[in-house]
Formats: sequence, structure tokens, C-alpha cells
Amino acid sequence: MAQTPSIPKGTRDFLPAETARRNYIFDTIREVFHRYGFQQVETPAMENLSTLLGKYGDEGDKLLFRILNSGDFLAGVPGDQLATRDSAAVVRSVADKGLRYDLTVPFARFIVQHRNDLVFPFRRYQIQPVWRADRPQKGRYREFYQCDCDMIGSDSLLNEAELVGIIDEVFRRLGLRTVVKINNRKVLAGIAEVIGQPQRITDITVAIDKMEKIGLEKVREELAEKGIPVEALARLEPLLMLSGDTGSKLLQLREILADSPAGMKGIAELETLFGYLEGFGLQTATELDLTLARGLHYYTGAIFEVKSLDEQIGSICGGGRYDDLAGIFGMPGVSGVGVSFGAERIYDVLTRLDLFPPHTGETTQLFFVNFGPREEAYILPVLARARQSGLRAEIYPDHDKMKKQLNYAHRKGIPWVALAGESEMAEGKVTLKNMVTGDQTLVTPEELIKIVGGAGINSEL
RNA sequence: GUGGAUGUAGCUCAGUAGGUUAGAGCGUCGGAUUGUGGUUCCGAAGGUCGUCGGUUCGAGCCCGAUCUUCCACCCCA
Repeated sequence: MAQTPSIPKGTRDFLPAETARRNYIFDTIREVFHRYGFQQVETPAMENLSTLLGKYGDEGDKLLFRILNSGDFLAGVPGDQLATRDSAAVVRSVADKGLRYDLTVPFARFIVQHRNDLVFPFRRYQIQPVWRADRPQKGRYREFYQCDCDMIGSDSLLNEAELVGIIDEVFRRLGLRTVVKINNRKVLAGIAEVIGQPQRITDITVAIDKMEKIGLEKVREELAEKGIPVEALARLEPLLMLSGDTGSKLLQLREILADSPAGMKGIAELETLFGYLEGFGLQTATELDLTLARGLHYYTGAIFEVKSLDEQIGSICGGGRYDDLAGIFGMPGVSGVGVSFGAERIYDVLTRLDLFPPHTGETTQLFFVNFGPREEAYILPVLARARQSGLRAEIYPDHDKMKKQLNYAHRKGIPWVALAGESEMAEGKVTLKNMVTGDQTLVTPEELIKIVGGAGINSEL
């Protein structure tokens, strides 16, 4: 036996049962997207690095998979870069393409490139894999699928509300109990402003994003390490500790952020959004979470994150408003907002909570045992008629032992087996065996199709 | 990118203080049953012990490197 082959770190194969379950998730999400009027697009796995670099922060740039240029890729590299083993410089010279890191940035590029062919405000969805050169962990892979929906070309907050509606419906259909956390980057900017540290918004948001995980003490330590003055910290803390329902938090914020125009704008946006949501009749809980920051730099308004209430696995869906992503690619003034569903994590949560429906896979309904050449000739037309009438049917390809053929049908979970040997052929009939009860009857081909077709609709096999 | 754990048959794992031909269960294949599956019984195949190198008379076991998987951090879906 040769060395067992393997696949790259952080990637996975999917067996038929897993694929069926994944498709159940994708199909559910897709249906909801359609219901809200979104249209599907696809973009290539690889993008030019100039498209990807600088959009996700330094950390994100490090996690980009780069694709080595074709041909003699070292020919144009300056000798001193090679001599000094300057990896960072060399990689810029030998790779100008990379695998996409998410679906949002390539979509911004797509919008700019195809603006003349699209109807704005444009609602698109996209279900494709993305790649990150991260170190794999539980619920974290190097290749994983994202299911994105975005509205672009409108800054109405009704779009934000619709996204929350989509989130609500997707997780309701999947049977998952979740909470949607909502915040606004302008409010975060206002907070940074009010405590006298407007330039430090990134450090501040990254740190307070960890509130829930590491607690106030550690957040305070981290911010102090980053050089935020003690007085600023003292003014920040009461903000993070705001309590009460969303309405009272907003009231308190209005007073605290009164001197920050950006902050007040953010509060107004949040008030409008939560106002819309009241009319949506959501089942999912929504809450204002001032510690929600999200790492991606391009967000400018609302930000969302969805957590499972029953499993700790990080966020299973996230997104936000980005006012100027298209601007980076030369199309300013086009605002967008979107969310991304993390299919892999949703899969893991559904698995652990045992929430998949019992039969997500479509197996064969009717199996024909192969008795040899003469019987094949007799059965093939019956098989064709079964398929024409909509049955999922197959014939065993070889004249193997009955035991082996029935075991194949059994292991594949096929509910009906048809046998036709000499005696059946003599009568122009087939023996139909029910693999659950073990019963078998002699029927005509017409009866066979009727029985399997009729039973297939409501049989719980 | 940093720190820690792990790696023995297709799968889950044993393997005693380094000592001849490395074991089990499950699965696979064959037979009992030449037209009847999930049970049972019998039998067989299957491993350069992740990889490379080192220590030793001798390494699955000790040491180093590397890769995989997992955990924590960073970050994130």
C-alpha cells in the first residue's frame, strides 16, 4: 500500500452525507435571499493582489494566500532582494495574484467594473469559498464557504433592517436560536472622540471588542499598553458598562455623545434602525452591543454579528455598512451594506445540536438487481420508464452475487429493490421487494412504478 | 505569526524498563448460504509504527528537525 495521500492543512473533503447537509444549509440561505429579491453572482477564486491588499488591515494582508507567477518568476527580481533574503520584497515581485479572502472586497471591485450593466440599488448574493492562511482550529479552516448578501447603491437604513429580517428568517428556518448584536461605527468613533482619543479608534475598538471574552480588567490593561491615557480610560469605562434595554442605552448615549456630531449621527441611525425592526415582527432577539466592533476596517455605519445562543463558537454571521469600498476602486459615493453567513460554523452548530432534518440526502428510490445479459435486456426498458416517470433509479452494473447486490442497496439506504430473473421474465413481471419490511410481491412494470412513486412521497425511510 | 499537545492497519485505540516474527475491536474481502440485505459462525488480507536524521549492539518507545491534527494567543466565519 502506497503512502496514504493527504490534502493541504485546513482543507477538507466532504462525503455524500456531509455534502447533502451542507446543501441543506446553502439551499435554505439561498431561498431566503431569493425571497428578499437578491440575485446571484460569482467571482473568480483568484484576484489581483492589488485588489485585495490593504483592505483587511495588516493582519488580513498576512493571511492572504498568494499565487506564484507563472514562468521564470525569479527573472525580474532585483538581486539585492534575493541576496538579503527579503521575503516581503521578493513576494511582491514574484506574486501578483492571490486567493480571495472574503466576498465583499471582490464584490466592490465587481460593482465598479460592471456598473453599466447593473440595476441600482443592486441586491446581490454570492455563495463561494474563500481562503485564509490562518492556523486551523476548531470551527476555523483555511478554505471555507461564505454566503454573502449585499445591497449597494443606497444608504437607506431600511436596507439594514432588511438584513436583520434575512438573518431572522434564515436562522428560524434552520431552527437555531440566535441573538443579533448591533452597533454602529459612528458611535464608536464618537466615543473615541469624546474621550479625547479620536486617532486611536482602531486600537480602542479592537480592545473593547474583547470585552465579553476577557472582561473589563484585561481590556483596560490592553488599552493602557497601547498608550491610552488613564483619564481617557476612566471616561470610556462607564460607556462600556451601560445597562438596560436598547432604548435606555440610546438615551444615555445621547447625553454622553452630545458633543460629537459623528456620534450623534450614529445614534440617530441606530434609533431609525431599531424603529424599523419593531415593524418587522422578528422572532430573533436584537440588541445594541457597544462592545461589538468587528475587525474589518471598511465598515463605516451599522455593524452586525450573530451568535448562537446554544453553542459557543464565535459569530456565525456578521456584516455591516461600508460607505466607500467602491470608492477605493474608483467609484466614490456608492454606499453598501451586507452580511455574510459562515456556512462551516453553522454546520458545526447544527451538527452539535442535532438540528439537521432526518433525510437531507436524495438517495436512489428503486434498485434493479443485475442477473446477467438476458435479464439486463429485459429490465433496461423498465428502468428507463421508471426514470421517465420521475423516479431515482439505478441498476447494479455487474452480475455479482445477490448477497453483494442487496447489501449494496441496503448500505445505500435504497427503499425498493426490483428483481427480474427467468421466472419473472416468463410472466412479464418483476418481483418488488420492500427493504424496510422485507415483503415482496410479483407486479407488472406499471404497478412497480406506481407503487414506488406513490410510496416515495410519504414514506419515512 | 507565538506557545503547548498529538501522530501505531481504512477507522477507534493497545503496545509493559528500549530486546526476536507490532496486537485488539470495528470495517473490508472470502466461505457457511450457486435468486434474497441489516443477525450469527468460520477464515483471510491489510502496518517501511507521520516523514527525515541522530543516539544505541538493538528504537514504535530516547533526542533533533519537519509535516499533520487539536488547544490557547493574535485575528476571524
